[in-house]
Amino acid sequence: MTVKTAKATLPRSAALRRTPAKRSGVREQAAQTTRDNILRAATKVFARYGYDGGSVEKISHAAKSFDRMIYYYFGSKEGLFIEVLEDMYRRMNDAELKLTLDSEQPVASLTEVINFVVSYYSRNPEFITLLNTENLHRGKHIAKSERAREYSSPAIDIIRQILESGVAKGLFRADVSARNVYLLIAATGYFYISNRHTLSAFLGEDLQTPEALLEWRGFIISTVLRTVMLDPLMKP
Amino acid sequence: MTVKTAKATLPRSAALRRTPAKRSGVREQAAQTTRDNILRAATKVFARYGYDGGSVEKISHAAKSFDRMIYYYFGSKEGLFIEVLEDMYRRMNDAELKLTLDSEQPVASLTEVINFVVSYYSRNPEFITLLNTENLHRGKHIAKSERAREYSSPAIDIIRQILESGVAKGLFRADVSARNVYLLIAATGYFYISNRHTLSAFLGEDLQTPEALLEWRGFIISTVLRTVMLDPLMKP
Amino acid sequence: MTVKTAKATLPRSAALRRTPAKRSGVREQAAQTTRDNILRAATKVFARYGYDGGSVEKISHAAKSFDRMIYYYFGSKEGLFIEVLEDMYRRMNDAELKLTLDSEQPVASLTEVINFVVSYYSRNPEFITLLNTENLHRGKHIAKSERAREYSSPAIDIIRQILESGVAKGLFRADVSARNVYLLIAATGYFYISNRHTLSAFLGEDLQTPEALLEWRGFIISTVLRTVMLDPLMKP
Amino acid sequence: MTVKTAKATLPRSAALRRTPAKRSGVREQAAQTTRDNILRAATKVFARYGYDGGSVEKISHAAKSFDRMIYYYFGSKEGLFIEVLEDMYRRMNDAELKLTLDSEQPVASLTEVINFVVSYYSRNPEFITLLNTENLHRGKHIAKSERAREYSSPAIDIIRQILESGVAKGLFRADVSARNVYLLIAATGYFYISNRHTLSAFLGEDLQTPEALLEWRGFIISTVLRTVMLDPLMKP
DNA sequence: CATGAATGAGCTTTCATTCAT
DNA sequence: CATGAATGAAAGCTCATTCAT
Repeated sequence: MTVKTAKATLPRSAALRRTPAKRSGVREQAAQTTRDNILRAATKVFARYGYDGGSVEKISHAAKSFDRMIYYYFGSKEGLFIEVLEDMYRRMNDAELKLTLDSEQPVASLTEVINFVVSYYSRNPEFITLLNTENLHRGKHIAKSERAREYSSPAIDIIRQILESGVAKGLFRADVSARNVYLLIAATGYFYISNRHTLSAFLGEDLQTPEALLEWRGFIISTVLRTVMLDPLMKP
Repeated sequence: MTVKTAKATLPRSAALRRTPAKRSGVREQAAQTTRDNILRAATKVFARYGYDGGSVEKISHAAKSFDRMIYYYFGSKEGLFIEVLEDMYRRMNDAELKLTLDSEQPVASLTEVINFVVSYYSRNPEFITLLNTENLHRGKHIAKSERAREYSSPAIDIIRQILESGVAKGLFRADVSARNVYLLIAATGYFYISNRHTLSAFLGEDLQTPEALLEWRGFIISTVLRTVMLDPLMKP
Repeated sequence: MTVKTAKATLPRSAALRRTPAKRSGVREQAAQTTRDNILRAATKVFARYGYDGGSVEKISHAAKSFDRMIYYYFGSKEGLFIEVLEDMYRRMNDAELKLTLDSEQPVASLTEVINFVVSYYSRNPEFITLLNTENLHRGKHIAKSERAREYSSPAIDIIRQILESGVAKGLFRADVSARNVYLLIAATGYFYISNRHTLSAFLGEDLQTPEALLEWRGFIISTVLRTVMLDPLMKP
Repeated sequence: MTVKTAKATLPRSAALRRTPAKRSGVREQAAQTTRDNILRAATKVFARYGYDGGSVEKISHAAKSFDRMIYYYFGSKEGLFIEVLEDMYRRMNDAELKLTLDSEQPVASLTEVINFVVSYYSRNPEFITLLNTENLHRGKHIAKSERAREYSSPAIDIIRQILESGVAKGLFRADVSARNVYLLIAATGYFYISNRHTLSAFLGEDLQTPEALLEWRGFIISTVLRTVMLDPLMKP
């Protein structure tokens, strides 16, 4: 890996090309398509092979483009990876924003949030492998992204509102923080998908069947509710 | 990634050299030391840089040995990685076996198991990055290990005994599986360490301080107990 | 030998780059020159050192280029060797096609064919060492070439026509196959050049002097004519 | 290849170990066996992969011995190859010496010599690939062998006697040299086996079937007899 | 007499990147 | 705007050989 040299050249060229302001003409459209193709391909390749394993050639090939185009649009491999991460966070953000919950029904809302998280993880496993890859690199790439800071996941806020509503209704206990509930949901959903390969070998069962997933989701729901509710017996 | 060049079966020399029967003489001792140094260095390097990022040269340098010796003792980079995984599982296994629990006190025992898991993860973060790396590769390396199958973690059995004892004493509910409790503990402990870098950026707080870790461990304990106990109010 | 690491199918880039359609601009011309230089250098190096002894570095150095360019244009060492073989066959083919024979004079024509073959072998000894190298590898490389199948040497057809003409004129016997005459000529011409080093040591004489070559060529001619003619006394 | 360094060390150690004078005890017997195993394995490996492709490790593995033993007994890879060549020549020599011919029947004797040569080549194809390998190296190894000079193939002498007998009997012409007849027989027999892989692809037929071999042998016999006999019609 | 351990140069190949239109 | 050509460093791995008992 030659990340060190990439660092030196990244600011200049990457800054020049990143996110072209407007795209109207035919050529601009084609260029946008090339860029998008590369970004999509890079997401898949990095998610599948990691940062080091995801070679520029693999990506340009998957995008049916050329190595050179990656440097043209993203400045460097690292610049491309950063945009992949940004894009990944943005998509998660957007999906969370689409959640419409009834604040009058905190239990149902919380269940829905869990369903959403588990379903999002299992449907977007590349979200998980990309995050693992970035954690392997100790978050050094995302630290370079200015845009990433803008995406403050609405999830915790959503959970906070649900919890407050539940407390107000005398359903939830008041001493449980939204942050911990969020981490509990994320951890249980994430771990199950993230470690499915080693766990499958370890437990001797396939964790990816729809039944297994449903069973696990049910367990998460009951765990979260028992953690949060004053009298868990009231609900399930 | 260079996984494609790795051989499916270990070469002759590696097969000959793995776990030599006797080590008595001075030179044999020195050879064992060389082998051990490589294995230890490889564990660190793979945990830090992943499989692809963990180059043979980085490892041999860290082991104060030579590239060539890696092939002499382990046959290939992949062969070395497999032994690193085996060793990692073995150490976790050994640590679990050292747990001595009082079956008369299921709540205390369960708490102790949680303490052990959280503490093991936070003290051995390379365990987590190695597992993540192997999951990125879809478990293909560990699948090639015959030895890995021998290590059936005692953790689930331990938890099963605790749960049975708790049920017998009228403390725990009977409809919670040891497998799910194990996964709950593992997930919450693992996720917190595994994703500490992206989470820290995301939550805007340092998750690695002793206080933060203690707080999270307490939350796990209360969550697990609420999930498992018939009347959680009895305990805390 | 590193044949095992060579890929069965040529990589993408090589397939894309082989025999580019048009070469008009200045840079395209230069690129073609680079490609040609590598091919020519590879022919020499492989002919001199064999497949295993002919290292990529030797070739790129002789071509005044870089190792990397061999992979850029030919995909692999094996891909390059295959093209060397193809090129070698093509050149032999072209040379044979330039032979213009008088079908009214079968004896003279046959003599001319022998002269051509012996002269071609002695002037292109790399043809022989390349073929020996490929036979050492049991023809595995040429078997991968699609183009090689297109070159069906005109030599046997030429000899067949000469034989038929000779038979029609009552000069040649009818029970001698063109294939055997071809093999006889090829064998005697080839062996003399191919084994010149060990034969020289063995026979204690230099086989490469013009006189020795001429003497051997005369012997081949008389042998072939005696094999083919009804009454060999008529000719010499 | 590091032949240059081998050269420097070869004389000393090789001279010390080569052909131990007498072997009587049990240990000496075992040592002799190890030596023979290596020599036999080396013959196969060099014949199959050539000099460069025939690695020391391949040989020691095939001999079920260790790399080190090759240096112990033969000094270097080159020293081993030289002994392989010497052994190969010696075996050919011995086989030729076993030929018992009736000098009263020159035609039958010549036919028998041809049968012997063709049969020897087809039964010992490693003789051919080793010779090709040595010719690729321009005879440089055999030139270093003192012993090789002792083996002056009896074949030419045998043929000379047959020719003289045939001339004396008024069967053979007097202007054909034994050397040329020898080369004619060797060339036709050798080429057919040596180039069988490329020829098979080229001619589109399998040259190794017993029928094809017999047919070719018959053609060689008729060609040689027509070359040698005053009136070839008398015999076949 | 025999051999496991060690060595460094060299192998083929892939890497991320820049050049030059 | 787009891209084929070029580049050198570094990757994983194998080589023949020597060391040290």
